[in-house]
Amino acid sequence: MAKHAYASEDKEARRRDILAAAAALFSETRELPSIAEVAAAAGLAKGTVYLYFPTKGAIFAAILLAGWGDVIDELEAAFRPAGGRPGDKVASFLASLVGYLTDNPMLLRLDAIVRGLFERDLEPAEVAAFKAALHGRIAAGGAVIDESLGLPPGRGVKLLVRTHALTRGLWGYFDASGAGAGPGLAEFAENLAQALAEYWRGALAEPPPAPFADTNPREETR
Amino acid sequence: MAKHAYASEDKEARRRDILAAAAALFSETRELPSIAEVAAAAGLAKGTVYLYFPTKGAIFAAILLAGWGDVIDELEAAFRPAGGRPGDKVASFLASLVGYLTDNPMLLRLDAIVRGLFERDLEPAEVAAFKAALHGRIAAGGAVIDESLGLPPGRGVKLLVRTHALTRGLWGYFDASGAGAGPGLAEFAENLAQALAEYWRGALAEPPPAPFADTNPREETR
Amino acid sequence: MAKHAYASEDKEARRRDILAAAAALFSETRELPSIAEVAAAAGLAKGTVYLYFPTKGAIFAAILLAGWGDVIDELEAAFRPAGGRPGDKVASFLASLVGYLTDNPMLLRLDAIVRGLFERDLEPAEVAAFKAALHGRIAAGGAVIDESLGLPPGRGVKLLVRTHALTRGLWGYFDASGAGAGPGLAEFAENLAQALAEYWRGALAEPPPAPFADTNPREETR
Amino acid sequence: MAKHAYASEDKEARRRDILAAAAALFSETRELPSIAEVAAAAGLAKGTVYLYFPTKGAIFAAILLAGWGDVIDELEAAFRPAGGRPGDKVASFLASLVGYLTDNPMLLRLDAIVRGLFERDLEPAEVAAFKAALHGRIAAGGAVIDESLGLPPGRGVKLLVRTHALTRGLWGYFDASGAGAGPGLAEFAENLAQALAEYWRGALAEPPPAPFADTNPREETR
DNA sequence: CATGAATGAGGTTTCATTCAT
DNA sequence: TATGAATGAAACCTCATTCAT
Repeated sequence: MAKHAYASEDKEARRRDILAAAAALFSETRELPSIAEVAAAAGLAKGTVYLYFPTKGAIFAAILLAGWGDVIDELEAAFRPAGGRPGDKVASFLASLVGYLTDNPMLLRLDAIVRGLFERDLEPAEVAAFKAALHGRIAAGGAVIDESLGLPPGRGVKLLVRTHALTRGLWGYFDASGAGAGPGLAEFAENLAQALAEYWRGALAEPPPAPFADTNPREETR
Repeated sequence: MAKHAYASEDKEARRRDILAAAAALFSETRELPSIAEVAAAAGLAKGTVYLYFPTKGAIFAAILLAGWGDVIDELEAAFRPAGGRPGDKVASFLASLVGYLTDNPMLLRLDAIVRGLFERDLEPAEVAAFKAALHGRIAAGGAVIDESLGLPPGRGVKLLVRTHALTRGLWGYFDASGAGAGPGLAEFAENLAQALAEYWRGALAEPPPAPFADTNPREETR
Repeated sequence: MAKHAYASEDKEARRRDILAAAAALFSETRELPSIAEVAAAAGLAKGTVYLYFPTKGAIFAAILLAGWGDVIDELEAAFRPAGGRPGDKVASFLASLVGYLTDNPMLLRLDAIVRGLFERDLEPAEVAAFKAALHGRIAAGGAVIDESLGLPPGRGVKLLVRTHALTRGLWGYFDASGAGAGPGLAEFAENLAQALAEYWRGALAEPPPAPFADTNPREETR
Repeated sequence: MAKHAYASEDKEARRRDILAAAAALFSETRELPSIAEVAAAAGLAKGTVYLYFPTKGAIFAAILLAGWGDVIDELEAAFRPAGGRPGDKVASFLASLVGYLTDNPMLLRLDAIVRGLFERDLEPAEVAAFKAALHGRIAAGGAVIDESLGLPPGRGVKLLVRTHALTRGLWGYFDASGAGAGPGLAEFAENLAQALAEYWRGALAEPPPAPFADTNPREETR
């Protein structure tokens, strides 16, 4: 029997153990492990896992949230420093995003799989909770961008949401589903870098575009 | 027992019956129907369905492919006409894309669910086949864009792939999972319109961006 | 793979196989077998069992129904013959009831367990269906009694229901839960015989009793 | 942390708290509460409950015993008064029994559920202990009847056991499982009153019946 | 005595797919 | 070709009970 975790710091540690075990198993097998496997890897009984997470989905949603949270931490590191040209900040952020995903390709695969879980098995409330938590984290990152680039409040969130969406959407084309870092991954990284650069260039261009109109202003000024 | 379909045109018709039944069931319930339900709705026995499709995933992949194919048909209609300013063509395409998805919100939900299937249950070969077919269709659309906008060959595909990715990725934020056209759908449409306009503006801006560098040239020219 | 049962008589036979396997396992172990065990004993796969019964409870409800049905068959045999004194018919029925239960003690144990299932796990609809079926069978037996003894219609059902209730209720005191036929069983049989004789004597005595009044008319006439 | 109960009167009080909490929860939900729920309702921790009861079944067995004990108290009140005609005493007892059960329908439902527990999960020893305790209480009631009605010693117990059995057995037909006092309850009460009157009339009729013989002596004297 | 964290057995049902007819 | 009976894997979560603190 594992030691009882009475202190709340112990409990927090045990929670992290479970998440770490689950994430490690997923990285190895590229499949969602069963709860029994997670428990065994964490040195706990199955039931114990359920003391810390209400549901299997909650475990992997937490891992996902942490992963995207790390990305946003990097973003804040890129945007926070005072001074520096906006373009450099953006470029630095995008580079670190692409780098992070290249280093942690499991994040995107996990994202795709967990979204599948959401559609099939999970309670809408749980899905909504996940989306709210993720959105909250993204909103915080967006505020940093607003401040760093002098954008109107709320603009940064949209940029981030769309960056995230483009990233996740593009993954669907390149998920090699095979080895950790095949040619698919490099191709994905290159395409993502280009796509994000294109998106941010357009999003930061003046004037803020009216939908569908004036898509290519240079053409028109001629 | 249903009539035997000997002639290959009959077989094709029966194939379409199955797809129609499956799509109708999905539209009604917003969930993947079981094969038994599809068969019943098509007036066939379960085993018969497997004479026409190797796998459940294949059925819905085919539906998905058809859906995205329709989108690309619209795209070609927007870009094919000679003359017209590029900006107008793009705006027209984007407007028709958003309109189509607003009218057919099941397409995006089905996309999300089928992707989930792909990750969990399907043979990699089947997934690859789907991706290849989809990519082929997208490539054809990309060629039309290349020609219409005078872009270098291969540029249009990338634009389309990224448009598609952004669209699918953004859906994850707004899937209201509720009624056919709640506020979630309108919000999604508005955001998608903005995001796509931003992307295309950036993508068509000169010069073709080197990744991460020079993201906002106007800032720098000051 | 077991032979396919296409003809409806084959299907009926297979249904009986499953019931027989389940009943045999229960008799051996005195516990409800799992569906997996039933399937194995019947030479079928687990899923096949679910083609014939919607639910585990339905299997054992069917066995129970058959068991009580046999009891009622005996009842009808006792009451049906024309002629004979009413008292003899009743005595013959009660003797055959007690004899049957002594020979098939599993019926009462199964009854108790299945009732437990009903309270805990089963859908109310399923419980109601069982009760309706059982009551229907009892009603048929009651009609035979009405005719045989010249009772007003509906009287026989009540007698049977109360006989059944007394039987089942008494079992709770003597269920030795041990070997097939310990002293508990003999004691139960003796008590049941007495109790039923008392009940039927009272029930058939004139006049039909008003509740609570006149419980012992002989005392009062003194 | 709840106050420590050192004195044995405190312990007795705590025991009662637990029983009261469990009974209240059962009355509310009509389902056996979990131990966690009982503990919470009693203001205790889960483990503490196990200091007072060895097993979940023991808690509800105690509640059941108390319930039937109340019934027997009423019985004694009905039979104890000297004088009065036997028939009146019996009628009064039966009326108070039916009244009590109508007022406390949870007792019979709990009985059915706990019996289910007994069959499935509980140690035979625990079941035997419950049965012994219940029988002891019934035996005491039986002695009162013997004395009151001038019956041979041991006759009263049998009457009570069979009364109890008939009551519990009949419940199985009418448990509406629905609201506290639907039509099912009234129907049950009426049937029970009739059935018990019939039984007691037969049981008190002279001569003490030989099993199966002579069930309806009046017929025969003709 | 009190706590509450840890344990781990336990079994149903679904349904995509196969294959005998 | 069409049928539909047969297959069997797959994994969740609850909760009574124990035991370390």
